[in-house]
Amino acid sequence: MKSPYGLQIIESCLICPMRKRQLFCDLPRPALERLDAISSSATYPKAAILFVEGQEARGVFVICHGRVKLSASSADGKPLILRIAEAGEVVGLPGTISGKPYGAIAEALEPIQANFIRREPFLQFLREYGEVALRVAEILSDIYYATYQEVRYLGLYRSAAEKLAQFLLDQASAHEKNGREFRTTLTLTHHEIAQIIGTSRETVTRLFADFKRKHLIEVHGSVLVIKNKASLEEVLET
Amino acid sequence: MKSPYGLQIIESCLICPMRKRQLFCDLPRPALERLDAISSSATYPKAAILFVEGQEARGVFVICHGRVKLSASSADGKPLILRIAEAGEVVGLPGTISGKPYGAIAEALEPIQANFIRREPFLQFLREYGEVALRVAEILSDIYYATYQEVRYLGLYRSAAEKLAQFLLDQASAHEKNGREFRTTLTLTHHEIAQIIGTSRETVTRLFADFKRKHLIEVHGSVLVIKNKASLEEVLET
DNA sequence: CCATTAGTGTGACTATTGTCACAGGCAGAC
DNA sequence: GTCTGCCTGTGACAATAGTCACACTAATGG
Repeated sequence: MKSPYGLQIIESCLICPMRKRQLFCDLPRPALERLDAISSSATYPKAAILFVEGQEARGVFVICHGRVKLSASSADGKPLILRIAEAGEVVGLPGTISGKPYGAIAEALEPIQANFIRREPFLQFLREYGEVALRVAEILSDIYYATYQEVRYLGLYRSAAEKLAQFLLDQASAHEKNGREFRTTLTLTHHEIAQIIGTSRETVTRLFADFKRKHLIEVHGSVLVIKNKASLEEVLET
Repeated sequence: MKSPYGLQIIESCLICPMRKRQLFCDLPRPALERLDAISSSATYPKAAILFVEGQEARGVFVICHGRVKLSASSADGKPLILRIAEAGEVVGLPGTISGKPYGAIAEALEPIQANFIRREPFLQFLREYGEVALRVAEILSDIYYATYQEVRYLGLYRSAAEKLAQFLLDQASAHEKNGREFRTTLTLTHHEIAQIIGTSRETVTRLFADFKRKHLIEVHGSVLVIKNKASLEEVLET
């Protein structure tokens, strides 16, 4: 099979290598087969739009490869990034469950493969497999917590410095390895970070320079190293 | 039975007058009986704390009477109101489903009656009644949308005027009667509104005065009348 | 019925940060 | 190679709105 956009194609959920790691894939065999039957896999190029804000919810996308940016736009067109969904995560779920329009724009950050499941068969599937409905509730909780985290960035921290410090600590703890030196790969641009924490690109750039100057962090290419976690946490208390 | 805090007590979900209107109460008979068996009703005085941020999720509260304020606090103690849950709504659900600690503080805005359901029996109940799990997923979607709305207030609107205008329009459309003149009862103080839209109490007061001066709104006691919806919407575009 | 508290109204000052403007670096396209 | 576009870095300036301070009014409670 040809492989567009250089992706490794996953033929079926039944043989998906992520089955154990994530979400829907970790289901009993009959449910998995049924899910496979109502899913349709597709690949999308970078910057492809899966759906837009206000559009009627047609169904959910389960991401197999790549990352998807979920954002909302203000009247003047300035976008705000709600969350970045990674492989294994689900997008469009709240809209599909509730029947309300999608709340955000979903855009592929890189070439992606995703399974699309139309709303009606999906809801029917959930009615038949009650344990999967509970799994869906868990996923919705996770999405809620991610959005709640976004509220914290936007509302709870007084200064832009606090927001960025918290963001960097969150990134590091999400990918935490050992307890000593925190490091993570940061694939987001200053502009994107600004859109997540709700500030301007220039402010992020300035704060990065500031944090480096104070030896709180180091950046080597796309690798972020938190040199002084304690001091970075102190920024939150001022 | 004595009725503390002047509340009308609802003895059982089976005879709850809100059954048809809301949520869990609208369930088939066997499920409802089972739910009733694992629920324990209680009343709380004004300002009672149902749970706090970071506390292990013990279970969910279904509000029968009164309103509950869900808020998060910053390091310096400034609270941010996430949502106001009304009678028929559920609080503590995301934490209970996911097993993560509660994300917010839940405080009674007035004397309330609520049913508490412990986590383990609740999850067991959901496993047995798959259709209720789907209902829970819908409720989680609603909670998600409410939180998403909060993100919009905090992140998408540039000026405090835009935030307040959007807030007032949301309030009015939530309680919309006819299409002509929009009015709603606003039981929140300027301080609380400020904590919802992420600004200061003084700014809210000033903006209210400003909107009144421009004849966009009128306030008679706790009744808010939107005189000029179009102009209020224009505020959003500037 | 008075006292105490919560809520509202308003002025003055300040500062954080958004905006604009521009420059240099780096990567991919051709 | 060099061109073009995206990302980062930095200065200058303005302004929105936060903070503090205080006055006034409406409730609530003994």
